[in-house]
Amino acid sequence: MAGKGLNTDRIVEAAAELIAEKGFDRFSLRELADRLGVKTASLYNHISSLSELTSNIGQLTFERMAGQLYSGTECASSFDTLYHIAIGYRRFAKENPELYKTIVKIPSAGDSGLIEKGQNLVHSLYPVLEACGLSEKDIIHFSRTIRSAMHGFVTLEKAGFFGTMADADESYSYMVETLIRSLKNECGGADR
Amino acid sequence: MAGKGLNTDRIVEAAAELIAEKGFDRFSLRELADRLGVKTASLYNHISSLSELTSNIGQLTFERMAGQLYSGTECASSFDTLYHIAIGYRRFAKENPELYKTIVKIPSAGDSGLIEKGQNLVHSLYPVLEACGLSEKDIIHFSRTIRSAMHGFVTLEKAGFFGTMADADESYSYMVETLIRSLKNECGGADR
DNA sequence: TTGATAAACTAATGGTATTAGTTTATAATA
DNA sequence: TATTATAAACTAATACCATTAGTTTATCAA
Repeated sequence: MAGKGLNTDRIVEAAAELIAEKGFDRFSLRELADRLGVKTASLYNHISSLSELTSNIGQLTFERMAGQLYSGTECASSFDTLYHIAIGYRRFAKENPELYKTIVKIPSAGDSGLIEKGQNLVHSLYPVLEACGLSEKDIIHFSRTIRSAMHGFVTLEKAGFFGTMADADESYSYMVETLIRSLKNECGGADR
Repeated sequence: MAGKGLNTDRIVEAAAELIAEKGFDRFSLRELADRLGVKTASLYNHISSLSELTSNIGQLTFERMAGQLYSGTECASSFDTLYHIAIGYRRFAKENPELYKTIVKIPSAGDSGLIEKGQNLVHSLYPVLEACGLSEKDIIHFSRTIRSAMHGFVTLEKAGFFGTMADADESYSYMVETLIRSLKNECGGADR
């Protein structure tokens, strides 16, 4: 019994599927191994630890997210593109709540692979912001701002911190539109 | 050996201390019990589960945070107050990184105690925003916006997602000032 | 002094990730 | 074709973890 076609990629994908189904905190290597028709210890021939596996799933999640965010949909203006991306960000987080958790799993600091994939996601914003005439520094500042806002919003919303006082969709639009408006003011309303 | 003066509050405070020292993910009931001079099982006479304990620590953290954010420091304008609060928010998160994690521990949805304490923290923003002349709905929207931005920023920063391309302090100021500026535009620059 | 109670205890259960050492089947080589 | 090396599976054990059941013990009230 040596060789069932198992490899790291298949493990990562199966783990992502299992997390999506059962929830991030109810995930275990035992159940993953069961699903792959193998004993728990055998996984260690392909992965080095649970935290490394979690990181790989986070990276996969970033890739899928980037794929969804930047697919098709040419927009009339850079601002519309930005709006489109922001809406897509929240949609992905809502559609993949458990997977989303893996991208900010507690000790991601020092996890260069995960961080790089995260950078890739946000780097795609740069051309859009450059087209608005922002300085190099302000591009960084603004992308950190909107990224923080988006991530914070979906996290707090999911955690139940927004009550019923106002519709969350409306709040999200308000937030994104506020940030885009500030951008328009910054570059004097110019586009392209 | 019945009665060492142990109670829920002492347990919660000791646990908060332990988490601050050892880190949220390296926390265990065994070590907590050790520190309290008691066996692990004995803790269950005062708490009902680990997750309930974690929630209590989160609530304590919210209270401490609120205490630091709204202490003294009368500001010249509502906008200055807002700025002051935002700066304090990040300072607290940086000074108490491990405790900060407890306020958004994964399954906080449905944890009414924790959510209420979180509401208390943000409710204190309302008078400030009201003084700016915002509508009832916009007060909710804006407070969700700035809260998302603050929480997202400190989370992503701690996780290492901001590189070295720009100073994080500068980015945070940029973010907060951008939001406050949008508020000024909203209410026509009026204050008080 | 007796009795109730709250808070400690011991001991066990079932779960977790992880490691060491062993077997086995496949793939490459002689 | 026979041999050997290797990768990938296995078994078994370790050291944690939270939690529960049942038991003892000390204090406080009747």
